[in-house]
Amino acid sequence: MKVVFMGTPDFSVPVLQALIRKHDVICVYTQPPRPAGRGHKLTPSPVQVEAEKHKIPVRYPVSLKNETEQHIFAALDADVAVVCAYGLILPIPVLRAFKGGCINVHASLLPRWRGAAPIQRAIMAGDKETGVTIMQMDAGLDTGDMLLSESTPITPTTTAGQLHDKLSQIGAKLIIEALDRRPTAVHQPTQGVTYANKITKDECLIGWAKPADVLDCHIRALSPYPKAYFMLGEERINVLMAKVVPSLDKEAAPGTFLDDRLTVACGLGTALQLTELQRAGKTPMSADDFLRGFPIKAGTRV
RNA sequence: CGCGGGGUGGAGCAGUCUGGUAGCUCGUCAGGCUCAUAACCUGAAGGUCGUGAGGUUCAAAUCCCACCCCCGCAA
Repeated sequence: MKVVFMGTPDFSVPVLQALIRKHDVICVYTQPPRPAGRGHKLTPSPVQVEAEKHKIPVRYPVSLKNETEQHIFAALDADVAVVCAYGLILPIPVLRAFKGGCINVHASLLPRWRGAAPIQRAIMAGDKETGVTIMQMDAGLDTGDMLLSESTPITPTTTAGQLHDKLSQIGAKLIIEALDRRPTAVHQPTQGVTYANKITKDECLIGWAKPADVLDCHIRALSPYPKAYFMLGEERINVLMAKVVPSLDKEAAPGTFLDDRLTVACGLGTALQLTELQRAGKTPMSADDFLRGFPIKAGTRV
């Protein structure tokens, strides 16, 4: 099958690889190279790198809203377009350009977590499971009819990074299956719709007044990127993992270290023990290693 | 030229400003002790202080120069 692939970040790469193995990927669309990384070097997207590795033509228009781009797209005359975390709105003419339309790989069990950050939001909300949905795109934001889906559990220790990799693999498997079997599309339920807003910088700062279990989910949802953190004086300390523990002092003000082993008082008399953290400029490390070179004493307030 | 931190025995760090024969908290190995504790006691091994038979100096982990690598912020 002649396929056009549209995707940008790491998440999309396994999907692209699977398509390359099973189908004829004739062109890849991705976001333009952007200044990124230290030194702000112009950096191509992971998808672009992968595509070029396979000598597949790459296009990265800034927008698909103009007719010229739409004509170029339609002229590719593919059977279907597979879209996975592309980062651009697809106008109607693009959605209808090929007879197979545009099929999307989305990292949630729709209609829950439509939008930009489904993986993180699922963990943050304390969901017990999430998954991948393959849908036939329409003009709405992740509102298309569903072709396939597969769920995967979220455990009390699942991080966004782990889930990201897992869902990416599932997505790769499902898209192949969807193209092979062409399952009947069914409408999304009207109940249970939620939106996964982009993660903002502000919400990465740990608000100790929240209950420990909420913060635990918050930390795992932002691990290993963009990282939950708190400030100790001028120093930023990222928290990659923590666990809820019984509080030794239910009256302590949230943000107070209750012992010399990184147990912090949270809201409603709960407490969280930080188990994996990272100082600015340092690599992430276990609580033991962290304390060996950077002890934080009981009574410290953050 | 986006801003910044760092490379010191297996781990995490101090020491660098104010050059002078390497330190801390752990780990490892051997022995001892204990009902027990993130146990404790005694002893031991282990380091070309990122690289350069570079520069300065009587002397460089420490000052100067070049290069390599890692990371935080920001995107």
